[in-house]
Formats: sequence, structure tokens, C-alpha cells
Amino acid sequence: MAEDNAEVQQAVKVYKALGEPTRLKIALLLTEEKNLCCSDIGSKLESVAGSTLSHHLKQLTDCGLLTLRKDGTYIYYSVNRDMAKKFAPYLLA
Amino acid sequence: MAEDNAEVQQAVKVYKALGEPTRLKIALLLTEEKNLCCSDIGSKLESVAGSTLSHHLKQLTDCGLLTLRKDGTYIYYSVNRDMAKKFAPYLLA
DNA sequence: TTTATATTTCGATATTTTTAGAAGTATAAA
DNA sequence: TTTATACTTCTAAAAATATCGAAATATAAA
Repeated sequence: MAEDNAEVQQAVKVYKALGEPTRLKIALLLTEEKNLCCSDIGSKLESVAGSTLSHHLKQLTDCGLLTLRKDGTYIYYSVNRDMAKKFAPYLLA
Repeated sequence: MAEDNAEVQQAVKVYKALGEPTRLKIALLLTEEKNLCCSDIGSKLESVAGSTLSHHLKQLTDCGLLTLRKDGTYIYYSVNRDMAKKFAPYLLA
């Protein structure tokens, strides 16, 4: 299949990441306010275990939608706007 | 949560639909060539059972990404370009 | 009316995903 | 060094999803 290339696989990953309510909310939170850390995000969601949140953030980061910056024990996340623009501009609207 | 509204739920559905390889390929096929029917699509994919294909098409239709037109025993599918533009312009690129 | 074709629904299984608690790692603060 | 905080990894269970074959439905063709 012609479409079966690396870019399509990345698109699948991005859409899979966004196709889950908690993760979409995280992505939306991070378009409103950049540089939130894991626990900031956790406090803005309702009852998500830290380990669960960690998995979600990993998935969003692995697909390229989020970038991170480490500072001490904190990890600050932001949205990669180019990725959002390309695959999901709805996030930025 | 402020983001927990109907539009976000629709976005989740759309992204969930696109976050699976076969369904993303179907969506891409239909942006290249509109008005394909279920069996046309099946013949362009590798080994997907008709019943499976039917489920995928239902999911893509239910989220609003595809429209359909019935003609006899055939059902012709097309991409809803406004939806694609809003949520996943990558499809149209 | 019988037969064929296109698609859906049902029933069941296999796989993937989500979730969370416990334990682990890493950095910072006391 | 001890203690605390931030986050990750491990393990395991529960929930959701994908898949298919068989049966069902619907329309068209013979």
C-alpha cells in the first residue's frame, strides 16, 4: 500500500494519542498554558494516578506532539505547535 | 473541566477513529478518490474481512469524518472535508 | 421467485489499552 | 546523610477494541 510509510505510521501514533479523553485534555491544557509539569497537569485533571499520567505523557511525547524540558526533579511539557498544526490544528483553535 | 464539552468528545471520537492503521488508510484512500464503496475499499486493503471493514467504516462515519450515499445494494463513502480540515488536515495534504 | 451481490449484525475470541499500587530512580532540601 | 519530592517502571487486573466467520438483511438480477 502506497500510504504505508513512516509518515502514516507517525500520524497513526499522533491520532491514537489524541483519541483518548484524558490525553486530549492534557494536550488542550498545554496549548492554553505551556511549561506545565507532570504534577501541575495531574492537579488539573480529576483523579488520575501518577503512574497513569506518566504513561499518557509518554505516549504524547513519543509521537512528537509534546516536548519536554527537565529542570531538577521537574519535567515541563509543552505542545510542539508544528506537529499540532500539521496533524491536529483543532488543538490550537 | 472546561474542556469537557461536546466538541471535545467529538474530537476524541475523530482521533480515535484515525488512530488505527486500517482506518487511517481508508480515510486516506477516500481523500484521493471519493465515492468508493465498501467492497472497493476492501479490495484496496490487504485481507480485511467484510465484517471488520464494516465496523471500521461505521466508526469513521459515526464520528462524522465520512459521509455515505446509498445506491441500490452499494454504499458509497466520501470524506467530509470540513471535518478533515478542522480536525485532521493531514488527510487532505 | 430464485439466485446473486453488498453490507450489517451477532457471537465469540484474541489483542491492546488503560489503570493503579508498589517499588525504583533521580534530584533537591534539610 | 537523611528526608522529601517528582517522576518512572514494574506487575497485574480490568476494560475496551479489533477481528473473523456465520447468519441476517436488503436490493438487484435472472
